[in-house]
Amino acid sequence: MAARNEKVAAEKRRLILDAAVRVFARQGFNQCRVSDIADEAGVAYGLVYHYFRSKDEVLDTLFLERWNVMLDVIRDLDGQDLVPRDKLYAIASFIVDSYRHDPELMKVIIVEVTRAANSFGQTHLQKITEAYELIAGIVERAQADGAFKDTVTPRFAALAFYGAIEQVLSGWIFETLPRGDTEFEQAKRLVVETVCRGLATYTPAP
Amino acid sequence: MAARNEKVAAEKRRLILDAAVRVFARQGFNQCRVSDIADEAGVAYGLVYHYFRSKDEVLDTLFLERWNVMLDVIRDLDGQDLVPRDKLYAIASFIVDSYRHDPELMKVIIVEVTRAANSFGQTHLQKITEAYELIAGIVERAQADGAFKDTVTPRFAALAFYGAIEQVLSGWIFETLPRGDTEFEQAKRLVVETVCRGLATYTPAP
Amino acid sequence: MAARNEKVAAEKRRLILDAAVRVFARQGFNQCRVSDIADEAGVAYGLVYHYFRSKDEVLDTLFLERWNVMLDVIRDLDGQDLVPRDKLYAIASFIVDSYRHDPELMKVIIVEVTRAANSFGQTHLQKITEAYELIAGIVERAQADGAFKDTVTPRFAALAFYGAIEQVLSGWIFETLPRGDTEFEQAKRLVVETVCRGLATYTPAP
Amino acid sequence: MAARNEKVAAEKRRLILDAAVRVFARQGFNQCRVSDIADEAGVAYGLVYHYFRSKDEVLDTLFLERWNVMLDVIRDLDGQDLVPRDKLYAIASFIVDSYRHDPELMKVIIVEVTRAANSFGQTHLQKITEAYELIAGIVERAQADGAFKDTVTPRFAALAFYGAIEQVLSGWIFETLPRGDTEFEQAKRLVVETVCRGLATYTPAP
DNA sequence: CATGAATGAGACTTCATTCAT
DNA sequence: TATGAATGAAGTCTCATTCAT
Repeated sequence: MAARNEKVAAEKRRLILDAAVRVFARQGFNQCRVSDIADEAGVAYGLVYHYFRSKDEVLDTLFLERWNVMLDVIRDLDGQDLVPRDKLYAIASFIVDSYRHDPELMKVIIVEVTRAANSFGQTHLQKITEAYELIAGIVERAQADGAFKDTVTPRFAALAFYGAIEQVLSGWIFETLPRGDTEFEQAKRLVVETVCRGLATYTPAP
Repeated sequence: MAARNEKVAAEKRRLILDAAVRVFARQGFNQCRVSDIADEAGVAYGLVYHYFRSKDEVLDTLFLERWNVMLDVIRDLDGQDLVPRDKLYAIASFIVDSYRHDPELMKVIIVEVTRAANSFGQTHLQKITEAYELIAGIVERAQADGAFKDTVTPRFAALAFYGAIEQVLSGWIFETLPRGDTEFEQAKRLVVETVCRGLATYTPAP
Repeated sequence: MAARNEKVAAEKRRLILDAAVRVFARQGFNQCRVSDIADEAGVAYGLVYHYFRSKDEVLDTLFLERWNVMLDVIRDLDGQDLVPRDKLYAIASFIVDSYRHDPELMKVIIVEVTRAANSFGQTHLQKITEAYELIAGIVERAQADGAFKDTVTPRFAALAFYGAIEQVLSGWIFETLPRGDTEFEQAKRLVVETVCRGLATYTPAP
Repeated sequence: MAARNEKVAAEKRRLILDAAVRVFARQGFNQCRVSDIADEAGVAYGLVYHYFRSKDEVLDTLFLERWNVMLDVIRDLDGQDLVPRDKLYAIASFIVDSYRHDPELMKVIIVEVTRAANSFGQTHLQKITEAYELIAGIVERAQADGAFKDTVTPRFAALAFYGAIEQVLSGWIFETLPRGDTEFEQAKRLVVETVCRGLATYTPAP
């Protein structure tokens, strides 16, 4: 009985979170009212506040749920026996596939948290930075192995890599870039190609 | 007399714009009130509405003023007789120097417009895209010349290049990255190095 | 079995009432939520509504339980063969000892009911007035006996007497007056001394 | 012009304060909405917030305006060459006349602040205590002069005196006591009579 | 008896914008 | 041009109460 209730409760909570994703993606976090979330979820206004302390906490929860999965994936990859290039490819794959699988959720995370560094992002700056650091770690070890040049600092390389992916996702999100399975696969390859081999056919050392 | 008055008026307008930069940078666009701008400028509340139709128009103006200068610079560069790599370097230089010269203004433009794609950025999506297209044009012609490989689409290359720069600026803005003249110069070189030559010492063609 | 259950039920009810005293005393009636009472009592949210029709009824019950005891005590005293001064002393004693014995309950009754004449007090105005009238009756008969002067109307004398006690209790409650066994005994004497003999060494008849 | 505007502004502020007195007196502070005040004053909702930071600040202002006048009056009286009894009479007069002159304002101050010790009163406890202390000072000096007995502590005497007056005013406010010019004058005399000469015809020293 | 999820009206406060002077 | 008082719509959050289990 209690177990049953807990399950039902968990389902309502999930119902609200899923509704929030749709509403945030459609209207934007600041442009939507809490009642929009409740309406979308088909529950009463106050129930949102039964499960979450505030509107912010709803977005918080969505972000952390997903971001932590990504951090775990990166940490896991890092431990595997792969060449650095493949590690970066796997990270790019995970992010692109996340978008393919749930574009609305990724839109919310990128637009409302990751890129909204002014307001909400500040709260999660540390969490976001953690991702950069994990990527920088991969680069650093690749440099130690001699697989990567040491002309670029690891931290900086991580920024460039993540920045490129985020920009591509932004392109899809704001529909300034064509979307589709072909494009998704191409993007994974190209971002790694660009960062690992560069655009130039030949460039003298600076 | 009329001319003199016009000049005074123009100065008041500028006073308000400059104050807005400081206030937006400090508090964020959504977190500040119109009265904060007026207070910072030392003018009356309503005067902001004498020179601007709305709070949005103030940010609008700040963004367009600067962004158009950048577009002009890129267009101008594109016409010059430089190798592609130097064109990219010049663009990176312009953006980094813009930040060095007026970090508050660049913070506002990046945080509140360029990255705030959810709300304000939408308005200027076309203007922002224009920059990508100019950069893509440079890449495209470099590929035609044989200076750049054609494994990466121009549009995509532009996103990666601009994404890397924006991410670095974000690092400075949110103070997750050290700032200073050395870092500024290093950043210019490294972003171009990364995008043109890649990180890998050697990578087989995919 | 039924009796046993009734007893258990009665105990739960008492549990809730006692918890309510602590919560009301700590947070104030309006500042606390029904769930705070339930939490303090260690029972489920809805159980409060099983025993009481509303949050108001909880306070209602606490007030009436205690106030009726006081009215009975006064009525009882009035029938005894005591000089008026000793009757007043006994009333003052009862009230002060009530506070000594259960300061939280008295705090709630005075702060949230007796003095909260704006909202809750209105409900019990008649009950509160009843106390004044009983005291006024004592004074009236004392005047008929010649023990008290008839320069002050009985009703008025009752207000002054009760007002003085309430003010002293307020002093203890809000900690603007030192508390302790000595002070409690002193207060009983002084309030009667003041009201019966006055402060002045000598005052001409007005 | 500026002076004119300031005057107009001050008048609107006063308009809101006066409306607030009527609304608070009629509905009670907690039971009225800010819009009720605005409606009563015939101004827009937001104007209340133009002149006051919050609903609380409106009540705050009303209380302090009046209470400070009273404190000044008491301080002033204290410096005059009057017998203690006349000083107490003057204080009682001032309070009773305040009620006669503006019963709604006094109702608000007593019901919502002075007696609402639970919530709002706490804020002004110090201010309220100041009044007790001034009265206690009068008693103390009267005892030093030999005009008052020293069987009752000054602080306690002040509480009894003020408590008696407050209780009488409460009686008028809640209409459990008849009101009228005769009653007002009588009250002034009787409260002083009670406190200075006592109710008893003869009482042995305790 | 007991539970606590679900409901939804209500209130404060904010602030962009307008407008009379 | 300049001022800042005035407007009022909008949105978050609270919490007493109900109800299904």
